[in-house]
Amino acid sequence: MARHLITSAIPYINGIKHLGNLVGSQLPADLYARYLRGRGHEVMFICATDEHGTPAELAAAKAGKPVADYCAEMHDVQAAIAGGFRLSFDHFGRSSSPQNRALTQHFAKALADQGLIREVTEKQMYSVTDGRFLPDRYIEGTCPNCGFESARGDQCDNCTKQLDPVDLINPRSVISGSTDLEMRETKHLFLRQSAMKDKLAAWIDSKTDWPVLSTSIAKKWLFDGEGLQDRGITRDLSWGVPAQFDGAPWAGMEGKVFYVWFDAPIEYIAGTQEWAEKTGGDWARWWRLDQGAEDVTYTQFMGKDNVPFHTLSFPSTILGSAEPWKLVDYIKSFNYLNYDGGQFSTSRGRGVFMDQALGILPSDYWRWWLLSHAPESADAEFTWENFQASVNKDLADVLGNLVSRVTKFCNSKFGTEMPATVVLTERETALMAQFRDGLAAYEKAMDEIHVRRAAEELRALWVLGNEYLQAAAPWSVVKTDEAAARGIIAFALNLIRLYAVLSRPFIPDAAQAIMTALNCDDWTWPEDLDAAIRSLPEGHAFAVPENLFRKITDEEREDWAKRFAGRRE
RNA sequence: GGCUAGGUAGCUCAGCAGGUUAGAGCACGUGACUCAUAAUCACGGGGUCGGGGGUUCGAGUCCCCCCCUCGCCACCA
Repeated sequence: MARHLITSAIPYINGIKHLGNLVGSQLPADLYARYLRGRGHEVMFICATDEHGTPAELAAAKAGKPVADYCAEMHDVQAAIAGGFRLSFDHFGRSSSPQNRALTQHFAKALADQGLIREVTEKQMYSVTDGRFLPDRYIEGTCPNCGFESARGDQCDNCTKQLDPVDLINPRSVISGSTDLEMRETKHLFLRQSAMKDKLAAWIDSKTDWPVLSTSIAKKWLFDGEGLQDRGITRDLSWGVPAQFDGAPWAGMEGKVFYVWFDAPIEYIAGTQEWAEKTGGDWARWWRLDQGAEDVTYTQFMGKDNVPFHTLSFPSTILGSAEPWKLVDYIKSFNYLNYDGGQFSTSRGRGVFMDQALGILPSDYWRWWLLSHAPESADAEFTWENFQASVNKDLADVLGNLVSRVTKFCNSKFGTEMPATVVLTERETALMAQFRDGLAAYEKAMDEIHVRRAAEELRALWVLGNEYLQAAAPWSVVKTDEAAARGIIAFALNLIRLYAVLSRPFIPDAAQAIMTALNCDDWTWPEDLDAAIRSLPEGHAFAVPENLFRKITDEEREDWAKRFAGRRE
């Protein structure tokens, strides 16, 4: 039994995330956590909401609520939806927690002690009307290059030219529309990532088994142009972790907070502390190499937009602190999921959002499609046709129908109890050999976190059940040799129990439904397949379950395609 | 513009230390079966592996050029 620490990139607080966000981190992280638990490992799975920053303040203002209240509410909303998708976090924390405040300030102090913090005075656009400094992309104006009137301060969406806010003609605040803007000087703290460059490069180079997506992005940031740049870790905002050091003021940093990218990943640790406080558990044995974490394997999941922070910035924080913190062992990153020929768009309400998804179909349907199409090697695309085909074929026809035909056949011929003791004849022995190979392939894919391949291998195991039943043909055998037919069904019922155990990481509710119907609660992973296939003894009572999955009709598909094409309701 | 990743059957994707007739699922066709959610199982048709050049006994797989998509480019997170 090994110990696995798993974290999912923490979703931002301002609103409900879409399916692309879900499949990019939380869902595959959950798959892996469930799999490792299933195999008997000790798992700590942490996620949280990322609550600081300008967008949170603006969203709260728009909602007419104090930002702390807004975040608390949205956290509960996101937690409820995560529960709806059966995301099995050990703790779903908040980056605004007292634990994270203390720990973020602690890291800042540790980094300062190591000489890795420097002050930088920079100029930034200030909106007098809004009373706040504006990030570049919160400034709009006419593009000096192409004349596009809604060019953003960092880049023109029309001609894609990179801009500086001062280049814009007639600049205005995106927030208020105000043109009362001026350049002001402001002092910020920078993390000297550049000083960590060689150490980070050597570390990344040692990670030869990481997805290319993880390493290529990291290397680009490390070596592109002048190489890894120092990065500001403070902002002129009121909502955030005060830019102090272990609670002591830092001269000149009054009224400033740490920048979200700095405090958000620290929440992985602080979230574990929150968990410890809640449960009385020991967080340090997961995170402190001097307090029991040396045998922990730490895996992070994230979308590609988060890779630089997790491969460079957060490791700079960890390594730079010179304290014995656990560093990540494996970074699993994902590309984007597109929606029907374009992008998912939060602002335009394009695509399916997590709450809407649960409103039209149970979580297993989404989990299965998203995981079996996870954007691992390239961007993937969600289409309703594809979704309908996968759900109907894989879930309803292959797995659901298998469970249905076996339990119903047994009920009609032998009643609702196990009709025999499992005996392996030639046919079953051959099937078991195939199953063993398939199971090994499934486990290998899961161990390597090859999500799509794992789904493929799992499905192949389901198909074996249909192949077996079709060849054994108990509906024919029963007419001449009832004992043999009973044996076939007993074997098939036990096979179905195995499917529940093996499928649980992907489709936990359906797995539970199978187990409930089989009147069984033995989720032991089939390390010993010969014993596992005999788990349900002769005479064991079971129930015929409702159909596990229903099919998606063409009418529904068309209706949904129309409904989610634009404008979120 | 620079950089990343990709462009393989109608669709979604595997394959890539270069090596027998390029694979899977879906869709399509034929057959089998009739226990089951008009489900299942078997067999089959279908690809000049984006284009062009090169290296090699041999290239989807390596090199060069071009075309096309997606994304990133550090003050969004």
